[in-house]
Amino acid sequence: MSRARVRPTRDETRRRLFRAAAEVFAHHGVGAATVEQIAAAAGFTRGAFYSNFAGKQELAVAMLDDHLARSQAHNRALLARHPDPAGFVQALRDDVGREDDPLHTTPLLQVELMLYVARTPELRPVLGAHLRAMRSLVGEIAATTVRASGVDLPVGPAELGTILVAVEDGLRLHRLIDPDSTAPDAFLDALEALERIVLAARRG
Amino acid sequence: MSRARVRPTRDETRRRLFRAAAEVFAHHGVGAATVEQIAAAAGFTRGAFYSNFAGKQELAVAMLDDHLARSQAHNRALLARHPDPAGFVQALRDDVGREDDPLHTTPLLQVELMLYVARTPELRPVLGAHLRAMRSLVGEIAATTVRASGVDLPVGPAELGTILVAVEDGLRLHRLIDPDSTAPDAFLDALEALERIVLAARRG
DNA sequence: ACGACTCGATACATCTGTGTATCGAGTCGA
DNA sequence: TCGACTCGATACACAGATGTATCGAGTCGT
Repeated sequence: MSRARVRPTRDETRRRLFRAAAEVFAHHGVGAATVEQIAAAAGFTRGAFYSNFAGKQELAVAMLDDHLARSQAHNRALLARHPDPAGFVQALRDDVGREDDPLHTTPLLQVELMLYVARTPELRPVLGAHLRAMRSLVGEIAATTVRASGVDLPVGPAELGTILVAVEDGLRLHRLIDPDSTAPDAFLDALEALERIVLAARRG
Repeated sequence: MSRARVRPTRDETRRRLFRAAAEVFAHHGVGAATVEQIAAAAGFTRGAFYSNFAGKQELAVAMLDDHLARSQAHNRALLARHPDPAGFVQALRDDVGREDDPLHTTPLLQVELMLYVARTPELRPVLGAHLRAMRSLVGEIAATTVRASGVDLPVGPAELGTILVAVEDGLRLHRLIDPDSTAPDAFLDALEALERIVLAARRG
């Protein structure tokens, strides 16, 4: 047997820096975070950092890409396992806080990254495309559910998706400010409330 | 006649620093903004800044307080002028981008400040209280409107307010990322869509 | 108009962060 | 096992920000 590694793999180092950056970004904000803090949190010096990334900005971009890729993969997988909308929503509920993507479990970081993108024009199309895809996905699922329940809704899937994704992100933001009045699954509660409203149209 | 002022009033200086800070915060983020940038943007040196504020943090807090006070006063005034919900919403629509509060016209700054509060625990109660007040106000207005249209809604004013305020802030956030797909008055469009859904229950 | 006070400008000491160049221990292939 | 290469640590030069102490022109009251 060979003796244990002393120096971590390059990938291992990158991953540790990544994870550390997530924490530091969430805690101090992307703008206020320093390379020193990130490297230290990962148990390295700045030397290791600059050996892996060109700078804070590049890392932030890499982090965003990584998050979007994971998020999309996650959604696809979930949708494949639960093609029926009811099961899909239930799966979402089971899923709260269970993901291992650090961005998924750290709403503060998610919003922080959105803000970072907002003030970095060349990054906006990336996240913008993701936003539209989310709206469209959510809108289709919701419209299907509604149709299946025998209601003829006076709004299209696009509008529906826009509203629902806005509720999700809005509540995410509100939870950061006032966790006591905004539960982690507040979005799912809101979904149910909206469902009740829509179903009221059927009973009429 | 006395000759024109050379040195601005203290209040004038404070106000100029305030306005400049709003721009700098919006452009660079609260975390990344520097006292030097703020002072320069206001046409002063750092000396003037430190003569008026203890530091960046204190200014951020003052700005938040100012915004909340203005926002509440604005809402009260609008509500006094338009006690009927329909007129109130119309007034909101006329109002888009017409306010002089820099925070009201700079959504990026609004979100930035929310995030700043989110990571400053001792500030959260302030904004948290404001959030709850908004939910309650909006929820009451909405519930009244709905009731007036003869619909018996299966959700309370509290839930309604939570959802509506979330939609508003969510769309604000989305507009930062993808302005093309999210108009400035997207929230009012969403309101109308939700109104249509609710009214569908009446026709049954 | 003059004296006391105010308040922004200037200068200074200090600290923190950045990016790069270099070094040397760790790792891997032959 | 030995040599070439890799990659994180260290050191350095530099840039920029912070906060304070001091100065002096501007302002106001009498």
